[in-house]
Amino acid sequence: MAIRVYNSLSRVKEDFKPLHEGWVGIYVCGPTVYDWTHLGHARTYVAFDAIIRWLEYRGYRVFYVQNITDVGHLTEAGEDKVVGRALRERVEPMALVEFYMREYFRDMDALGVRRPDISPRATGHIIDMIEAIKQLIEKGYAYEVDGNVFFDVSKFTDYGKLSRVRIEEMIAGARIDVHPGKRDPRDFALWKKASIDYPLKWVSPWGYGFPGWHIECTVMAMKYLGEQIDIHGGAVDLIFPHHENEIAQAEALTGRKPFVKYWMHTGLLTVNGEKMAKSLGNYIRVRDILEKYSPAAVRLFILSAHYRSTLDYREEKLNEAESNMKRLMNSLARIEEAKIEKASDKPASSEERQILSELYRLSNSFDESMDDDFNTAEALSFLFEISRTINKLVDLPSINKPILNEAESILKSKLRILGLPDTPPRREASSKLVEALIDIIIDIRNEARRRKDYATADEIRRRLALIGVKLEDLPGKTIWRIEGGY
RNA sequence: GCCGGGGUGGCUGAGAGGCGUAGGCGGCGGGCUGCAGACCCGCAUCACAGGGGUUCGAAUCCCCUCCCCGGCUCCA
Repeated sequence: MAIRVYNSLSRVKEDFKPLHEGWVGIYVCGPTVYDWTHLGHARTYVAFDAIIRWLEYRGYRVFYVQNITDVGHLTEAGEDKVVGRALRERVEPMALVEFYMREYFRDMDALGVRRPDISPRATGHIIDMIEAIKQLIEKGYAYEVDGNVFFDVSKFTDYGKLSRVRIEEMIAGARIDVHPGKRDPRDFALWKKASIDYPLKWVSPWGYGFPGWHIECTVMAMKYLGEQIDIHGGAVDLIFPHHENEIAQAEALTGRKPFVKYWMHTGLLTVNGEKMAKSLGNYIRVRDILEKYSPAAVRLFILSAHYRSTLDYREEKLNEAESNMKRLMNSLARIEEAKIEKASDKPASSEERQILSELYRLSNSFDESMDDDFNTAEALSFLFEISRTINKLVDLPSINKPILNEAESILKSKLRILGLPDTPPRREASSKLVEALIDIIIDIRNEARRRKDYATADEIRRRLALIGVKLEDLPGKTIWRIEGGY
């Protein structure tokens, strides 16, 4: 069955057919590395990570490019974000970039986001950008004014096709930067002039300067993925002007349309219903949230809503995600325990066969949800049902070994696809020695229970819980688990 | 003003004409338990913003109204 993808350009779900059979080129707009990674970034990159994992699961060879913006991204006041921050902190701009870029990767690694195949930096592609700008001037789509180069929006008739911004109405917008040299207020900068003492500048045919923000993505996307690419993604707030301008630049440059076959946009993250904004003081850094919640829970929280809908951050939801994660890990742990204690070579009973076919049905439903525009929220509902069905299976007194293995591989495969841990914490966090020690403690406690010395038994359980070891008394035996740790 | 996205049971959050009254959390009841937890089963006046319409059938399509959020050269 074909994957369906919602295309922001057409505003409908389309059957996914890459430009080249079996190969998918995807470009996602990366962060401007002048500050800490926040939860909004995480939302977008976790979502695309799940999308890419699914495409690969469906047999595509995926080539993933995500840029690192380290120059050219201006604030409303017209200041380069990297340069401005570096000047205030009295550090070399590239040192600032290096620091936040490493922290960005660290945060993404923690969240289980796989690294792109290429993470091109804008500053490493100045030559390519200058070349592109030269060509745009030659083709009549751009013009130079006193060391600045602007894209002439009036020359590109398709302008506005992605954002549906009506070019005539833009003039009414109050926030348009009216650079004195612009022929038209709607034109945007490809190259910005820099003074001789400016810290981040390059030589160009138009003198010292630095590139505009939009041209970097166009140039790097085309350099590594070709003149036409399958998927280009980012959050919805990039649709205008960033992606609109990218289309204008790319299609003006190559004359080939469309530049991007499928535009995919993730919804924004809000905090307690409000937009996350520095001015509101409600920025949530990834590193801060990871001090309170496990990476897997943060990831599960993100995937619990569809990637296109607005995701509202609230403490309760993270707590919920945390307990949901435990629920999934419990199933996994129970399978492992069952493999050791209940696996049987006897032929499967009709009840076991019924459970297995139920698992297959749920597994297919999961896949169908993911095929339908990567609906992780719906897929998760089937994952929880898989978990519950498995719990029923492992409650049986003895279990057919192949069925048990099959159940385990279904659960693990779904977890991996979503980028969630597929190993219960016990294995990771313990050693043979620890396991043996805990077994001794459990034996002593059970001896106390036999004597009906419940005070001692409860005290042992309480103290172990304090160090993260949870005991569970089941009929006939006691098992233990490590809390969290995933 | 223009362009988008929404309003679903106590809370979240899928569903976009019938094909599962999704799922999770919380609550209540039961099972298993010395207790707890985990796990399983069950329950919750008409759940679909309001009003019209189309249809054999509407949360889902159409029209009108109300409300919320976002974009409109800072944003992932």
